[in-house]
Amino acid sequence: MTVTQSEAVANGAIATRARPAAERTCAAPSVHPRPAGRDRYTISEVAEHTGLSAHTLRWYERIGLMPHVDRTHTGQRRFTNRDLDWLSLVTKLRLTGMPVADMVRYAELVRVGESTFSERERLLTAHREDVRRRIAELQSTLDILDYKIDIYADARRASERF
Amino acid sequence: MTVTQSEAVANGAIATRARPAAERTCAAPSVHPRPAGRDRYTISEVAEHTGLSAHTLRWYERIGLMPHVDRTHTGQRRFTNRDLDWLSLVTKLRLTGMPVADMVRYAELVRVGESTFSERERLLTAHREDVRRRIAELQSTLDILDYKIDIYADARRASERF
DNA sequence: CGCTTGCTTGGAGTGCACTCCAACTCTCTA
DNA sequence: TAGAGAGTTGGAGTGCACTCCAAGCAAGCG
Repeated sequence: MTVTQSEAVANGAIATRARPAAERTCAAPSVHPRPAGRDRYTISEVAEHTGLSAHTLRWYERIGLMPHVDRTHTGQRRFTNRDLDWLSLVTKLRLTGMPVADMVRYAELVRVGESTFSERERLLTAHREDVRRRIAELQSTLDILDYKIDIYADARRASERF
Repeated sequence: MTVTQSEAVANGAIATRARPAAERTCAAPSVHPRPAGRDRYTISEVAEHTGLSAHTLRWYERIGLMPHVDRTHTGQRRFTNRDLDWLSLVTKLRLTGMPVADMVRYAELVRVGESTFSERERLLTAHREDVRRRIAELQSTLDILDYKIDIYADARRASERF
């Protein structure tokens, strides 16, 4: 369920090389385009948009992973485009296995303001190293999988020849 | 703790491109070289060797993730080189996020014998797709991280100039 | 012989990241 | 104004993958 977004991401197949800088954006292009001119979304709209459940969105807020979310006079949440941008970063980081605790830490730093730039840089740099490690790891497993699958495929082809 | 092995893997930095086939081996070169001529290891030796805890090794056996492990006359486990090979595959698959349940399924198929080749092929192929998806995902997050880190680094350099 | 070290077991406990529940309020449409 | 449907809360429950515990056995050493 949480993985919905990743499938869209993967459509570009194995594109492992870094894309040119011009193509990089902060808020990743999302599956459900944002209705223009709106800036107040209900929790279920955001759930639909991000692929996260309403439960999870409330939980994220409870644990301090969201900046302050607006409320109507009766206490219902109204998310803004800024919130969607933030969630898009958060889901990205989540998909790459950053622990929720680390993301909460990052969110706290963002709340504090510019004085935390260098610590934020450190945090993200550490995570980037982690992601690079994981890519290398996955790549090496891919080689093993190729090898094993080849063996099974060869066996199948051999048995099909008769 | 379980990640010990991955760090060795990552030493080759970002090497995301597929390596030549000649370099691919089934049993990955391990951190602790196997003492030659031995073929009976205690659980703690195997723990040391694989980076898994003795607890985890016992648990793997309990849930059916290990082929039958030899015992001494007093009931202590003695692992063989074959077991180490198997564990090296298992840890690889684990590090790439294959669920334990799927690995148990695979282990069952291996136990049954050659008649399950095609299903094993299917299982591994599905996982390979998964791994490819994940690599693409990680890569796209890497781009976002680069972008964000650049911003923080620029801010830092700007403030350092005075 | 006593002590330490290492192994055995089933079952209970842990940490993470949700996920759901009960009981309630609010909004909207007929 | 009634009723459906969507929202609210704190707290409990779930699933995964370990991780630990208690109680006990076995081998080696001084």
